[in-house]
Amino acid sequence: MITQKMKYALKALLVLGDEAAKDQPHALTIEEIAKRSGTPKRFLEHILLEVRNAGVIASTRGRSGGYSLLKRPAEISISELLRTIDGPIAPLPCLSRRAYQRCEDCTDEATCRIRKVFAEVFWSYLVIIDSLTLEDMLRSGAVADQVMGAAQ
Amino acid sequence: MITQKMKYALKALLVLGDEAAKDQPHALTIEEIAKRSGTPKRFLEHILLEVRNAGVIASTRGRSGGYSLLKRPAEISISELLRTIDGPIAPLPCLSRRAYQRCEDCTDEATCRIRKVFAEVFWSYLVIIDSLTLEDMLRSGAVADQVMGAAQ
DNA sequence: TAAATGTCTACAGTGTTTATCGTGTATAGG
DNA sequence: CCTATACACGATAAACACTGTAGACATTTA
Repeated sequence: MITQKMKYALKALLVLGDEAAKDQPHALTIEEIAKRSGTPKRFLEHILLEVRNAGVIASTRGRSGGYSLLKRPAEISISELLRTIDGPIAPLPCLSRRAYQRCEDCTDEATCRIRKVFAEVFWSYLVIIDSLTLEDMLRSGAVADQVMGAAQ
Repeated sequence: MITQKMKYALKALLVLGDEAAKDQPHALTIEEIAKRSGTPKRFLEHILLEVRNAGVIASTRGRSGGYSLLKRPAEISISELLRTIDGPIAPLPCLSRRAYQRCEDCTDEATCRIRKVFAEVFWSYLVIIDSLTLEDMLRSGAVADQVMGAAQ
């Protein structure tokens, strides 16, 4: 299960993606994004900060500030976002490449049967999810400009 | 990430599977399973009980009691075990068939873009993991009878 | 009947999730 | 230069999940 936080992050990116597709896109304030996506504003602050630190969106401060996409939707990876917000995707810590951790109780990784089997499943899964981008989500929508519910 | 509990359950099933493959298989006590798999005994109690209630293993009480596999390893589904121990596999509650739950904040499931995209990923993933059985894990091991570490 | 074994309920420590609040900092516009 | 507007950041807290531990009970067999 993905967390609520991840859902909020996705909704926010959908809002920003829809905005970026307009004729004259504006930077959107947290308040505006919160309103359009239906997420708690103060919580969204933290989420957008994380997404910004991941280099996916840009923020400008002060009057007329706000957030906007930093990359094209096709370059924004859903699996990267998942890793940023929810942490490692791998089913076992010893299978994660970026967040590798030895299983405490494991005496020999090379012969571990649990690791071996989950590794195969995981590689197949990675191929699928690693290819997914924000553009796929944006395109998958029916009508673009319904306030929300469509953007969910 | 799968939980520690799920890892313990798998280790226990590997122990029982290895035992069942022997010439003269015995039922194994919780204590023995705990020792062979390296899991805390009192915690393992709960886990084995859940697995038993799921119909995967059998228990006999009293003196010379213990646990043994109730089905053949090829009939024991890893994904079913995952659902039993760790709960729904689906990335969203609205995508789980057995544990379906409407997302609280969702206004229209049919047009939800998050749901739509994750559904595709999920179906592909299900095909992979639903085909996995305990036998796959047992076979994937190198030498069968190394005390543990191989059984992990 | 006693010893060995599984069953069941309760509880507790720790960490994660889901937020909210207060305050600090940058910027545009007047 | 001032101030309103916006993002930035750290602290806190309630609810829940995870990882066990403990005690009492039920069942079986020798």
